[in-house]
Amino acid sequence: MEEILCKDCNLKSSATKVLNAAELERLGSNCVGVNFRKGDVIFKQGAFSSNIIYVRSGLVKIHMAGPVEEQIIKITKAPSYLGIPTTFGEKINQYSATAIDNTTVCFIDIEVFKEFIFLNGRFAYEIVVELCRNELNSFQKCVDRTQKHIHGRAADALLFFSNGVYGNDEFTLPLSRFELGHFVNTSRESFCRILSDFGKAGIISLSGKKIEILNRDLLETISKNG
Amino acid sequence: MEEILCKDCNLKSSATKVLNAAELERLGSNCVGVNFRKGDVIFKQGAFSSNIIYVRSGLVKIHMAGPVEEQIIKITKAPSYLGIPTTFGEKINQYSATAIDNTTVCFIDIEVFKEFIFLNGRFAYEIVVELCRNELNSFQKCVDRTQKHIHGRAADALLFFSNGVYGNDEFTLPLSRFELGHFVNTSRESFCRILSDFGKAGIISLSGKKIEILNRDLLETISKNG
DNA sequence: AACATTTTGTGATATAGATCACATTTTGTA
DNA sequence: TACAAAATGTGATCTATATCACAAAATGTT
Repeated sequence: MEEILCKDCNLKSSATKVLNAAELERLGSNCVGVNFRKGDVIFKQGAFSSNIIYVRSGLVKIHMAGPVEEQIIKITKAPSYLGIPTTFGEKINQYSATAIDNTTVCFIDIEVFKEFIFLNGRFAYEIVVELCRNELNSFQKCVDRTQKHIHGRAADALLFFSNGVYGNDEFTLPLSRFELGHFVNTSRESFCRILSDFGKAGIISLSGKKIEILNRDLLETISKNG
Repeated sequence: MEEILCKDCNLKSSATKVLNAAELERLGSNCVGVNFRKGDVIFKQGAFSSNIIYVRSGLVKIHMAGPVEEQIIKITKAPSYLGIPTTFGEKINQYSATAIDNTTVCFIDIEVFKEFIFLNGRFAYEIVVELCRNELNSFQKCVDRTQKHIHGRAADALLFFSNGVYGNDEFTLPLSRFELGHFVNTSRESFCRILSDFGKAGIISLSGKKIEILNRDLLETISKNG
Protein backbone atom coordinates (compact mmCIF):
# COMPACT_ATOMS: atom_id res chain seq x y z
CA MET A 1 0.00 0.00 0.00
CA GLU A 2 1.05 3.60 -0.43
CA GLU A 3 2.61 4.63 2.84
CA ILE A 4 0.56 7.14 4.76
CA LEU A 5 1.96 8.64 7.92
CA CYS A 6 -0.33 8.40 10.90
CA LYS A 7 -0.25 12.14 11.37
CA ASP A 8 -1.56 12.63 7.84
CA CYS A 9 -4.11 9.85 8.05
CA ASN A 10 -7.60 11.14 7.43
CA LEU A 11 -9.19 8.00 8.82
CA LYS A 12 -8.20 8.34 12.44
CA SER A 13 -10.10 6.61 15.20
CA SER A 14 -11.73 8.76 17.84
CA ALA A 15 -8.92 7.63 20.14
CA THR A 16 -6.04 8.57 17.83
CA LYS A 17 -7.66 11.94 17.12
CA VAL A 18 -6.79 12.73 20.68
CA LEU A 19 -3.07 12.05 20.31
CA ASN A 20 -0.66 14.97 20.07
CA ALA A 21 1.93 15.48 17.34
CA ALA A 22 4.72 13.67 19.18
CA GLU A 23 2.47 10.71 19.96
CA LEU A 24 1.31 10.49 16.34
CA GLU A 25 4.92 10.48 15.30
CA ARG A 26 5.59 7.62 17.69
CA LEU A 27 2.52 5.78 16.49
CA GLY A 28 3.64 6.24 12.90
CA SER A 29 6.92 4.48 13.51
CA ASN A 30 5.24 1.54 15.29
CA CYS A 31 2.37 0.95 12.97
CA VAL A 32 2.22 -0.89 9.68
CA GLY A 33 -0.56 -0.53 7.16
CA VAL A 34 -1.62 -3.61 5.19
CA ASN A 35 -4.21 -4.22 2.50
CA PHE A 36 -6.36 -7.32 2.56
CA ARG A 37 -8.57 -8.57 -0.19
CA LYS A 38 -11.96 -10.16 0.27
CA GLY A 39 -11.42 -13.55 1.85
CA ASP A 40 -7.97 -12.86 3.32
CA VAL A 41 -7.42 -13.88 6.92
CA ILE A 42 -6.28 -10.96 9.07
CA PHE A 43 -5.56 -13.00 12.16
CA LYS A 44 -6.37 -16.46 13.27
CA GLN A 45 -7.78 -17.95 16.45
CA GLY A 46 -5.07 -19.79 18.35
CA ALA A 47 -2.16 -17.73 17.02
CA PHE A 48 -0.14 -15.37 19.20
CA SER A 49 -1.45 -11.87 19.25
CA SER A 50 1.11 -9.12 19.40
CA ASN A 51 -0.69 -6.30 17.72
CA ILE A 52 -3.74 -4.19 18.06
CA ILE A 53 -5.46 -3.91 14.72
CA TYR A 54 -7.17 -0.81 13.51
CA VAL A 55 -9.47 -1.25 10.53
CA ARG A 56 -9.12 1.96 8.52
CA SER A 57 -11.46 0.97 5.74
CA GLY A 58 -13.37 -2.09 4.64
CA LEU A 59 -15.42 -4.83 6.24
CA VAL A 60 -14.33 -7.66 8.51
CA LYS A 61 -15.96 -10.71 10.01
CA ILE A 62 -15.02 -11.89 13.49
CA HIS A 63 -15.47 -15.63 13.79
CA MET A 64 -14.82 -18.27 16.33
CA ALA A 65 -14.73 -22.04 16.46
CA GLY A 66 -17.61 -23.22 18.59
CA PRO A 67 -18.11 -26.69 20.07
CA VAL A 68 -20.00 -27.70 16.92
CA GLU A 69 -19.00 -25.38 14.11
CA GLU A 70 -17.45 -22.07 13.17
CA GLN A 71 -19.62 -19.12 14.08
CA ILE A 72 -19.56 -15.55 12.85
CA ILE A 73 -19.73 -13.50 16.00
CA LYS A 74 -20.03 -10.16 14.33
CA ILE A 75 -19.29 -8.13 11.28
CA THR A 76 -17.41 -4.92 11.77
CA LYS A 77 -17.20 -1.98 9.46
CA ALA A 78 -14.31 0.46 9.50
CA PRO A 79 -13.38 2.44 11.45
CA SER A 80 -12.87 0.19 14.42
CA TYR A 81 -10.32 -1.65 16.50
CA LEU A 82 -9.98 -5.40 16.36
CA GLY A 83 -8.37 -7.66 18.78
CA ILE A 84 -8.06 -5.30 21.68
CA PRO A 85 -9.65 -7.91 23.92
CA THR A 86 -7.77 -10.77 22.45
CA THR A 87 -4.51 -8.92 22.87
CA PHE A 88 -5.01 -7.53 26.35
CA GLY A 89 -6.99 -10.35 27.83
CA GLU A 90 -4.98 -13.28 26.53
CA LYS A 91 -1.71 -13.90 24.79
CA ILE A 92 -3.46 -15.97 22.17
CA ASN A 93 -6.19 -14.92 19.78
CA GLN A 94 -9.52 -16.16 21.00
CA TYR A 95 -11.13 -15.62 17.62
CA SER A 96 -10.28 -15.05 13.98
CA ALA A 97 -10.76 -12.03 11.75
CA THR A 98 -11.23 -12.26 8.00
CA ALA A 99 -11.74 -9.51 5.45
CA ILE A 100 -15.06 -9.88 3.67
CA ASP A 101 -14.40 -6.95 1.40
CA ASN A 102 -11.22 -5.11 0.45
CA THR A 103 -9.89 -3.80 3.69
CA THR A 104 -7.07 -1.62 4.94
CA VAL A 105 -5.73 -2.33 8.34
CA CYS A 106 -3.03 -0.89 10.60
CA PHE A 107 -1.07 -3.21 12.86
CA ILE A 108 -0.14 -1.30 15.96
CA ASP A 109 2.51 -2.53 18.32
CA ILE A 110 0.82 -3.49 21.55
CA GLU A 111 3.48 -1.82 23.68
CA VAL A 112 2.93 1.54 22.02
CA PHE A 113 -0.78 1.12 22.44
CA LYS A 114 -0.33 0.37 26.13
CA GLU A 115 1.96 3.36 26.44
CA PHE A 116 -0.77 5.63 25.11
CA ILE A 117 -3.26 4.20 27.57
CA PHE A 118 -0.80 4.78 30.41
CA LEU A 119 0.21 8.27 29.38
CA ASN A 120 -2.76 9.79 27.63
CA GLY A 121 -5.94 9.71 29.67
CA ARG A 122 -8.12 10.97 26.85
CA PHE A 123 -6.88 8.14 24.65
CA ALA A 124 -7.58 5.62 27.41
CA TYR A 125 -11.04 7.05 27.85
CA GLU A 126 -11.89 6.70 24.17
CA ILE A 127 -10.76 3.09 24.23
CA VAL A 128 -12.85 2.37 27.31
CA VAL A 129 -15.89 3.88 25.62
CA GLU A 130 -15.36 1.73 22.52
CA LEU A 131 -15.00 -1.42 24.60
CA CYS A 132 -18.15 -0.59 26.54
CA ARG A 133 -20.15 -0.08 23.35
CA ASN A 134 -18.92 -3.43 22.09
CA GLU A 135 -19.91 -5.17 25.26
CA LEU A 136 -23.43 -3.77 25.17
CA ASN A 137 -23.80 -4.71 21.53
CA SER A 138 -22.64 -8.22 22.15
CA PHE A 139 -25.07 -8.68 25.04
CA GLN A 140 -27.91 -7.43 22.91
CA LYS A 141 -26.88 -9.55 19.99
CA CYS A 142 -26.57 -12.66 22.11
CA VAL A 143 -30.05 -12.23 23.52
CA ASP A 144 -31.50 -11.69 20.06
CA ARG A 145 -29.64 -14.70 18.74
CA THR A 146 -30.94 -17.02 21.38
CA GLN A 147 -34.52 -15.75 21.59
CA LYS A 148 -35.64 -14.70 18.15
CA HIS A 149 -36.86 -17.17 15.59
CA ILE A 150 -35.00 -17.60 12.34
CA HIS A 151 -37.16 -15.18 10.41
CA GLY A 152 -36.44 -12.47 12.95
CA ARG A 153 -32.72 -13.16 12.94
CA ALA A 154 -32.54 -13.17 9.17
CA ALA A 155 -34.46 -9.90 9.06
CA ASP A 156 -31.97 -8.49 11.57
CA ALA A 157 -29.10 -9.49 9.34
CA LEU A 158 -30.60 -7.85 6.26
CA LEU A 159 -31.35 -4.67 8.19
CA PHE A 160 -27.83 -4.71 9.59
CA PHE A 161 -26.32 -4.78 6.10
CA SER A 162 -28.74 -2.18 4.83
CA ASN A 163 -28.52 0.29 7.72
CA GLY A 164 -25.28 -0.54 9.46
CA VAL A 165 -23.01 -1.31 6.55
CA TYR A 166 -24.16 0.02 3.19
CA GLY A 167 -26.63 2.72 4.17
CA ASN A 168 -28.82 1.75 1.26
CA ASP A 169 -31.93 -0.28 0.47
CA GLU A 170 -30.02 -2.00 -2.30
CA PHE A 171 -26.77 -3.82 -1.70
CA THR A 172 -24.72 -6.87 -2.52
CA LEU A 173 -24.44 -9.41 0.27
CA PRO A 174 -20.76 -9.82 1.18
CA LEU A 175 -21.21 -13.41 2.33
CA SER A 176 -22.31 -16.72 0.90
CA ARG A 177 -25.57 -18.29 2.05
CA PHE A 178 -23.48 -20.68 4.09
CA GLU A 179 -21.77 -17.84 5.94
CA LEU A 180 -25.01 -15.92 6.31
CA GLY A 181 -26.40 -19.00 7.99
CA HIS A 182 -23.53 -19.01 10.46
CA PHE A 183 -23.99 -15.31 11.03
CA VAL A 184 -27.54 -15.83 12.27
CA ASN A 185 -27.13 -19.33 13.74
CA THR A 186 -28.89 -21.37 11.14
CA SER A 187 -28.09 -23.75 8.43
CA ARG A 188 -27.43 -22.67 4.86
CA GLU A 189 -30.67 -24.35 3.81
CA SER A 190 -32.84 -22.54 6.30
CA PHE A 191 -31.35 -19.19 5.36
CA CYS A 192 -32.07 -19.89 1.68
CA ARG A 193 -35.64 -20.72 2.54
CA ILE A 194 -36.12 -17.52 4.50
CA LEU A 195 -34.78 -15.45 1.62
CA SER A 196 -37.25 -17.17 -0.69
CA ASP A 197 -40.03 -16.56 1.79
CA PHE A 198 -39.14 -12.88 2.00
CA GLY A 199 -38.98 -12.75 -1.79
CA LYS A 200 -42.37 -14.39 -2.21
CA ALA A 201 -43.86 -12.02 0.34
CA GLY A 202 -42.54 -9.05 -1.64
CA ILE A 203 -40.35 -7.90 1.24
CA ILE A 204 -37.15 -8.09 -0.77
CA SER A 205 -36.17 -8.71 -4.33
CA LEU A 206 -33.09 -10.78 -4.86
CA SER A 207 -30.94 -12.08 -7.65
CA GLY A 208 -27.91 -13.95 -6.48
CA LYS A 209 -26.16 -11.81 -3.87
CA LYS A 210 -27.91 -8.60 -4.92
CA ILE A 211 -30.71 -7.62 -2.61
CA GLU A 212 -33.15 -4.79 -2.51
CA ILE A 213 -35.39 -4.15 0.45
CA LEU A 214 -38.86 -3.40 -0.87
CA ASN A 215 -40.88 -3.39 2.33
CA ARG A 216 -38.76 -2.08 5.13
CA ASP A 217 -41.64 -1.69 7.56
CA LEU A 218 -42.59 -5.30 7.31
CA LEU A 219 -38.97 -6.38 7.61
CA GLU A 220 -38.65 -4.35 10.79
CA THR A 221 -41.81 -5.88 12.17
CA ILE A 222 -40.44 -9.33 11.51
CA SER A 223 -37.18 -8.35 13.14
CA LYS A 224 -39.03 -7.28 16.28
CA ASN A 225 -41.56 -10.08 16.60
CA GLY A 226 -39.89 -12.89 14.77
CA MET B 1 -23.43 -1.01 56.68
CA GLU B 2 -20.47 -0.18 58.85
CA GLU B 3 -18.62 2.59 57.06
CA ILE B 4 -15.29 1.50 55.67
CA LEU B 5 -13.02 4.07 54.11
CA CYS B 6 -11.77 3.13 50.66
CA LYS B 7 -8.18 3.45 51.79
CA ASP B 8 -8.76 0.85 54.48
CA CYS B 9 -10.83 -1.44 52.28
CA ASN B 10 -9.31 -4.90 52.06
CA LEU B 11 -11.41 -5.84 49.08
CA LYS B 12 -9.95 -3.48 46.53
CA SER B 13 -10.22 -4.15 42.80
CA SER B 14 -7.01 -4.56 40.85
CA ALA B 15 -7.69 -1.09 39.49
CA THR B 16 -8.14 0.63 42.83
CA LYS B 17 -5.05 -1.09 44.20
CA VAL B 18 -3.18 1.14 41.81
CA LEU B 19 -4.55 4.40 43.21
CA ASN B 20 -2.36 6.57 45.44
CA ALA B 21 -3.33 7.87 48.87
CA ALA B 22 -4.79 11.14 47.58
CA GLU B 23 -6.83 9.33 44.95
CA LEU B 24 -8.14 6.84 47.51
CA GLU B 25 -9.13 9.74 49.67
CA ARG B 26 -11.02 11.27 46.76
CA LEU B 27 -12.62 7.94 45.94
CA GLY B 28 -13.66 7.56 49.56
CA SER B 29 -15.61 10.78 49.53
CA ASN B 30 -17.40 9.91 46.27
CA CYS B 31 -18.30 6.37 46.97
CA VAL B 32 -21.15 4.87 48.95
CA GLY B 33 -21.24 1.32 50.21
CA VAL B 34 -24.59 -0.48 50.28
CA ASN B 35 -25.69 -3.94 51.35
CA PHE B 36 -28.17 -5.92 49.30
CA ARG B 37 -29.96 -9.06 50.32
CA LYS B 38 -30.70 -11.98 48.07
CA GLY B 39 -33.32 -10.90 45.57
CA ASP B 40 -32.73 -7.14 45.87
CA VAL B 41 -32.45 -5.21 42.64
CA ILE B 42 -29.19 -3.27 42.39
CA PHE B 43 -30.06 -1.41 39.23
CA LYS B 44 -32.72 -1.73 36.62
CA GLN B 45 -32.68 -1.76 32.85
CA GLY B 46 -34.13 1.47 31.49
CA ALA B 47 -33.20 3.62 34.49
CA PHE B 48 -30.59 6.36 34.35
CA SER B 49 -27.15 5.21 35.21
CA SER B 50 -24.99 7.65 37.08
CA ASN B 51 -22.70 5.34 38.97
CA ILE B 52 -20.14 2.71 38.42
CA ILE B 53 -20.80 -0.18 40.72
CA TYR B 54 -18.12 -2.22 42.35
CA VAL B 55 -19.21 -5.53 43.84
CA ARG B 56 -17.06 -5.98 46.95
CA SER B 57 -18.58 -9.25 48.03
CA GLY B 58 -21.45 -11.46 47.04
CA LEU B 59 -23.07 -12.73 43.88
CA VAL B 60 -25.02 -10.85 41.26
CA LYS B 61 -27.01 -11.77 38.19
CA ILE B 62 -27.00 -9.53 35.13
CA HIS B 63 -30.24 -9.86 33.22
CA MET B 64 -31.86 -8.26 30.26
CA ALA B 65 -35.28 -8.17 28.66
CA GLY B 66 -35.11 -9.98 25.35
CA PRO B 67 -37.66 -9.88 22.56
CA VAL B 68 -39.44 -12.86 24.12
CA GLU B 69 -38.49 -13.05 27.77
CA GLU B 70 -36.06 -11.99 30.45
CA GLN B 71 -32.65 -13.60 30.06
CA ILE B 72 -29.85 -13.98 32.55
CA ILE B 73 -26.79 -12.85 30.65
CA LYS B 74 -24.28 -13.78 33.27
CA ILE B 75 -23.65 -14.29 36.92
CA THR B 76 -20.83 -12.34 38.47
CA LYS B 77 -19.00 -13.05 41.65
CA ALA B 78 -17.22 -10.36 43.65
CA PRO B 79 -14.83 -8.70 43.11
CA SER B 80 -15.92 -7.08 39.90
CA TYR B 81 -17.29 -3.93 38.37
CA LEU B 82 -20.83 -3.70 37.11
CA GLY B 83 -22.31 -1.26 34.75
CA ILE B 84 -19.14 0.19 33.36
CA PRO B 85 -20.45 -0.42 29.87
CA THR B 86 -23.92 0.70 30.65
CA THR B 87 -22.63 3.88 32.21
CA PHE B 88 -20.01 4.80 29.66
CA GLY B 89 -21.73 3.56 26.55
CA GLU B 90 -25.22 4.87 27.22
CA LYS B 91 -26.97 7.17 29.61
CA ILE B 92 -29.52 4.51 30.37
CA ASN B 93 -28.96 1.05 31.82
CA GLN B 94 -29.11 -1.53 29.09
CA TYR B 95 -29.57 -4.34 31.57
CA SER B 96 -30.50 -5.01 35.18
CA ALA B 97 -28.47 -6.34 38.08
CA THR B 98 -29.95 -8.26 40.98
CA ALA B 99 -28.26 -9.72 44.04
CA ILE B 100 -28.70 -13.48 44.19
CA ASP B 101 -26.94 -13.74 47.50
CA ASN B 102 -26.11 -11.21 50.18
CA THR B 103 -23.94 -8.66 48.45
CA THR B 104 -21.97 -5.55 49.29
CA VAL B 105 -21.61 -2.96 46.63
CA CYS B 106 -19.92 0.42 46.26
CA PHE B 107 -21.58 3.09 44.17
CA ILE B 108 -18.86 5.21 42.63
CA ASP B 109 -19.58 8.57 41.10
CA ILE B 110 -19.03 8.29 37.37
CA GLU B 111 -17.15 11.60 37.21
CA VAL B 112 -14.59 10.47 39.73
CA PHE B 113 -14.17 7.23 37.88
CA LYS B 114 -13.61 9.10 34.62
CA GLU B 115 -11.16 11.36 36.37
CA PHE B 116 -9.07 8.35 37.42
CA ILE B 117 -9.09 7.02 33.87
CA PHE B 118 -7.94 10.41 32.60
CA LEU B 119 -5.30 10.97 35.21
CA ASN B 120 -4.02 7.57 36.23
CA GLY B 121 -2.83 5.45 33.32
CA ARG B 122 -2.34 2.36 35.42
CA PHE B 123 -5.94 2.57 36.62
CA ALA B 124 -7.13 3.00 33.03
CA TYR B 125 -5.07 0.03 31.98
CA GLU B 126 -6.60 -2.22 34.63
CA ILE B 127 -10.08 -1.21 33.56
CA VAL B 128 -9.26 -1.90 29.92
CA VAL B 129 -8.00 -5.34 30.85
CA GLU B 130 -11.16 -6.11 32.80
CA LEU B 131 -13.36 -4.99 29.93
CA CYS B 132 -11.37 -7.10 27.50
CA ARG B 133 -11.75 -10.19 29.63
CA ASN B 134 -15.47 -9.60 29.83
CA GLU B 135 -15.76 -9.27 26.09
CA LEU B 136 -13.93 -12.51 25.47
CA ASN B 137 -16.04 -14.32 28.02
CA SER B 138 -19.24 -13.04 26.52
CA PHE B 139 -18.22 -14.13 23.02
CA GLN B 140 -17.37 -17.58 24.29
CA LYS B 141 -20.54 -17.81 26.27
CA CYS B 142 -22.69 -16.69 23.37
CA VAL B 143 -21.20 -19.33 21.06
CA ASP B 144 -21.72 -22.02 23.69
CA ARG B 145 -25.27 -20.88 24.26
CA THR B 146 -26.22 -21.03 20.64
CA GLN B 147 -24.38 -24.22 19.67
CA LYS B 148 -24.48 -26.61 22.60
CA HIS B 149 -27.47 -28.77 23.32
CA ILE B 150 -29.33 -28.35 26.55
CA HIS B 151 -27.45 -31.08 28.36
CA GLY B 152 -24.16 -29.39 27.55
CA ARG B 153 -25.41 -25.99 28.62
CA ALA B 154 -26.83 -27.34 31.87
CA ALA B 155 -23.54 -29.11 32.56
CA ASP B 156 -21.76 -25.80 31.93
CA ALA B 157 -23.96 -24.09 34.44
CA LEU B 158 -23.33 -26.68 37.15
CA LEU B 159 -19.58 -26.58 36.51
CA PHE B 160 -19.70 -22.79 36.62
CA PHE B 161 -21.28 -22.80 40.06
CA SER B 162 -18.95 -25.49 41.28
CA ASN B 163 -15.68 -24.11 39.90
CA GLY B 164 -16.35 -20.46 39.29
CA VAL B 165 -18.47 -19.55 42.27
CA TYR B 166 -18.28 -21.93 45.21
CA GLY B 167 -15.04 -23.79 44.55
CA ASN B 168 -16.63 -26.96 45.82
CA ASP B 169 -18.27 -30.15 44.55
CA GLU B 170 -21.16 -29.52 46.89
CA PHE B 171 -23.15 -26.32 46.86
CA THR B 172 -26.58 -24.79 47.05
CA LEU B 173 -27.95 -23.43 43.81
CA PRO B 174 -28.61 -19.71 44.24
CA LEU B 175 -31.42 -19.70 41.67
CA SER B 176 -34.80 -21.30 41.16
CA ARG B 177 -35.30 -23.85 38.39
CA PHE B 178 -37.08 -21.15 36.45
CA GLU B 179 -34.10 -18.82 36.67
CA LEU B 180 -31.66 -21.61 35.94
CA GLY B 181 -33.64 -22.24 32.78
CA HIS B 182 -33.23 -18.63 31.76
CA PHE B 183 -29.55 -18.76 32.58
CA VAL B 184 -29.00 -21.53 30.03
CA ASN B 185 -31.73 -20.60 27.55
CA THR B 186 -34.25 -23.25 28.29
CA SER B 187 -37.56 -23.64 29.92
CA ARG B 188 -37.94 -24.48 33.59
CA GLU B 189 -39.36 -27.88 32.61
CA SER B 190 -36.41 -28.84 30.47
CA PHE B 191 -33.94 -27.81 33.13
CA CYS B 192 -35.78 -29.95 35.68
CA ARG B 193 -35.63 -32.90 33.35
CA ILE B 194 -31.91 -32.50 32.78
CA LEU B 195 -31.29 -32.41 36.50
CA SER B 196 -33.28 -35.63 36.88
CA ASP B 197 -31.36 -37.18 34.01
CA PHE B 198 -28.06 -36.24 35.64
CA GLY B 199 -29.32 -37.60 38.92
CA LYS B 200 -30.44 -40.91 37.40
CA ALA B 201 -27.07 -41.23 35.66
CA GLY B 202 -25.28 -40.78 38.98
CA ILE B 203 -23.56 -37.61 37.81
CA ILE B 204 -25.01 -35.51 40.59
CA SER B 205 -27.03 -36.04 43.69
CA LEU B 206 -29.62 -33.44 44.45
CA SER B 207 -32.18 -32.60 47.05
CA GLY B 208 -33.97 -29.34 46.44
CA LYS B 209 -31.40 -26.70 45.72
CA LYS B 210 -28.52 -28.69 47.23
CA ILE B 211 -26.32 -30.32 44.66
CA GLU B 212 -23.27 -32.50 44.82
CA ILE B 213 -21.24 -33.35 41.77
CA LEU B 214 -20.46 -37.06 41.91
CA ASN B 215 -18.94 -37.64 38.50
CA ARG B 216 -17.07 -34.55 37.43
CA ASP B 217 -15.37 -36.22 34.49
CA LEU B 218 -18.63 -37.22 32.91
CA LEU B 219 -20.11 -33.79 33.54
CA GLU B 220 -17.14 -32.21 31.79
CA THR B 221 -17.52 -34.56 28.86
CA ILE B 222 -21.15 -33.60 28.54
CA SER B 223 -20.20 -29.95 28.75
CA LYS B 224 -17.75 -30.39 25.87
CA ASN B 225 -19.77 -32.59 23.56
CA GLY B 226 -23.33 -31.77 24.50
C1' DA C 1 -51.46 -26.13 62.54
C1' DA C 2 -54.08 -24.94 58.44
C1' DC C 3 -54.31 -22.65 54.14
C1' DA C 4 -52.78 -20.21 50.20
C1' DT C 5 -49.08 -19.55 47.18
C1' DT C 6 -45.13 -20.66 44.86
C1' DT C 7 -41.94 -23.95 43.19
C1' DT C 8 -40.90 -28.33 41.29
C1' DG C 9 -41.26 -32.93 38.69
C1' DT C 10 -42.73 -35.48 34.80
C1' DG C 11 -45.70 -37.38 31.17
C1' DA C 12 -47.98 -36.29 26.55
C1' DT C 13 -48.00 -33.56 22.53
C1' DA C 14 -46.68 -30.07 19.13
C1' DT C 15 -43.35 -27.72 16.17
C1' DA C 16 -39.41 -24.92 14.55
C1' DG C 17 -35.77 -25.80 12.32
C1' DA C 18 -31.97 -29.28 11.37
C1' DT C 19 -30.61 -32.72 8.31
C1' DC C 20 -30.74 -35.41 4.14
C1' DA C 21 -31.11 -35.68 -0.76
C1' DC C 22 -30.83 -34.12 -5.15
C1' DA C 23 -31.48 -30.89 -9.00
C1' DT C 24 -29.96 -26.46 -10.72
C1' DT C 25 -27.18 -22.53 -11.16
C1' DT C 26 -22.99 -20.04 -10.80
C1' DT C 27 -18.10 -19.55 -10.75
C1' DG C 28 -13.53 -20.49 -11.71
C1' DT C 29 -10.22 -22.49 -14.86
C1' DA C 30 -7.75 -25.40 -18.38
C1' DT D 1 -15.85 -22.92 -24.95
C1' DA D 2 -16.09 -26.66 -22.10
C1' DC D 3 -15.53 -28.93 -17.76
C1' DA D 4 -14.97 -29.39 -12.84
C1' DA D 5 -15.99 -27.50 -8.53
C1' DA D 6 -18.56 -24.75 -5.64
C1' DA D 7 -22.71 -22.44 -4.33
C1' DT D 8 -27.64 -22.35 -4.25
C1' DG D 9 -32.78 -23.72 -4.05
C1' DT D 10 -36.29 -26.65 -2.35
C1' DG D 11 -38.85 -30.84 -1.11
C1' DA D 12 -39.15 -34.76 2.40
C1' DT D 13 -37.97 -36.37 6.72
C1' DC D 14 -36.42 -36.36 11.57
C1' DT D 15 -35.56 -34.64 16.20
C1' DA D 16 -34.48 -31.69 20.09
C1' DT D 17 -36.84 -29.04 22.86
C1' DA D 18 -40.85 -26.03 23.83
C1' DT D 19 -45.38 -26.09 25.45
C1' DC D 20 -49.32 -27.90 27.83
C1' DA D 21 -51.28 -30.16 31.73
C1' DC D 22 -51.49 -31.63 36.18
C1' DA D 23 -49.87 -33.70 40.53
C1' DA D 24 -46.71 -33.28 44.35
C1' DA D 25 -43.73 -30.80 47.29
C1' DA D 26 -41.99 -26.81 49.52
C1' DT D 27 -42.57 -22.32 51.41
C1' DG D 28 -44.65 -18.49 53.47
C1' DT D 29 -48.55 -16.46 56.23
C1' DT D 30 -52.53 -15.78 59.39
